[in-house]
Amino acid sequence: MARPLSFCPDEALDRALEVFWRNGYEGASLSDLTEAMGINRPSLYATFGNKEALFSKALERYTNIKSRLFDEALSAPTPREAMERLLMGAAEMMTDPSSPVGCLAVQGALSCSDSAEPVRQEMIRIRAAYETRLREYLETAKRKGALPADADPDDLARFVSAIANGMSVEATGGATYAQL
Amino acid sequence: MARPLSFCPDEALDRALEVFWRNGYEGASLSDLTEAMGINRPSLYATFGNKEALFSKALERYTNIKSRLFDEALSAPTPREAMERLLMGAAEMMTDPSSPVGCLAVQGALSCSDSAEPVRQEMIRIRAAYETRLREYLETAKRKGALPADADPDDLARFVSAIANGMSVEATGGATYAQL
DNA sequence: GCAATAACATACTGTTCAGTACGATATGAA
DNA sequence: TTCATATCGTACTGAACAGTATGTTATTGC
Repeated sequence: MARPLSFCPDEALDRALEVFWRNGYEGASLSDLTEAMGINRPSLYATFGNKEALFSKALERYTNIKSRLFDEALSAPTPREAMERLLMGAAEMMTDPSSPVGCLAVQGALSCSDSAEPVRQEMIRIRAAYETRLREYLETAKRKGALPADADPDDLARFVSAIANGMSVEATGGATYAQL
Repeated sequence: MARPLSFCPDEALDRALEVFWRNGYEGASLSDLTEAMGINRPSLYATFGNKEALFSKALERYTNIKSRLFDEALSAPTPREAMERLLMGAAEMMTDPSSPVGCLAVQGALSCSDSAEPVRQEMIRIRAAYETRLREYLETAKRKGALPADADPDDLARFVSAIANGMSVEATGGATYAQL
């Protein structure tokens, strides 16, 4: 064999995630990324491909964490409690001092130059997936009778989703956990 | 006298506003701007200063429009109706096909590179100003007895504000007026 | 028509961007 | 110890960025 990697790819990915989270996809330059990751450009390209691939991998890591939040929240006894847990958990996550404020799925690339359009579309897809998961949960709850007959799971999911996204925007303005 | 301006500054500013609205501050390049405005760089610099000053002027134009929405909504007979009008008006504005989706105060610079930090702070300030206006309206309403005694104007303002901001994020995902 | 003046277009500045070529360096196997 | 191999650091590439110097063109007053 030959010279081994002088850094831990997963750890470096976490650092990259943090930079993308704070500055967004376009706002994070390769210099910012390599500095935070503690590696240099050729290492980054050899290990992760390119900037967009690095973002994808960081995003995947992020969504895995978020999925656990969903699992926990949606296991609550009632839909009411599930939504409360979800929003409380989101508030906690968004104001956690050990990570950037807000939600990567919102901060990543809400608006951007034309060249970053694929990334923006990916973020839209991610947000839609969360909303779908929420809707499916509420549809199941309705079938089980845990939700009033006149409740619209589609509208409810969009409402909760909008609140969560709004919280992300509020968080960038310095809102605290209690305020959220 | 001498050669007159070959373009209408206000009209050019509207075009610039549209580009900033759609692509954000950093996502809008000078080439994008001058092309949309129908003028060239020296004219832009002579008339508006620089990119940041142009953005400020466009933002001012935008907030003037939005202020009218507030005036209309907050003149409703009850706080309940005022909030409804405000959110409905926002939904209409955000999905208006004649302008970019969402809200400039959210899309402009939610996350960005360090060099655009002043612009990001300005957006935070704008959003906070709207929230303050909402809070003051609700405080007055509470004093007049139009709101329950246990209602917290501060929390309510933040809640409505978060919903509006969340709607802006949803709008970028292609949500329709009815859905919002 | 002529001169003065101000907006016009072209083409440039230095800087930063994402991405890469290439030689130096460190490791494991023989 | 030496060779093969893969990572590392430096320094580069062309393109795009915001901003500007400079000369040309159009308009007004005389």
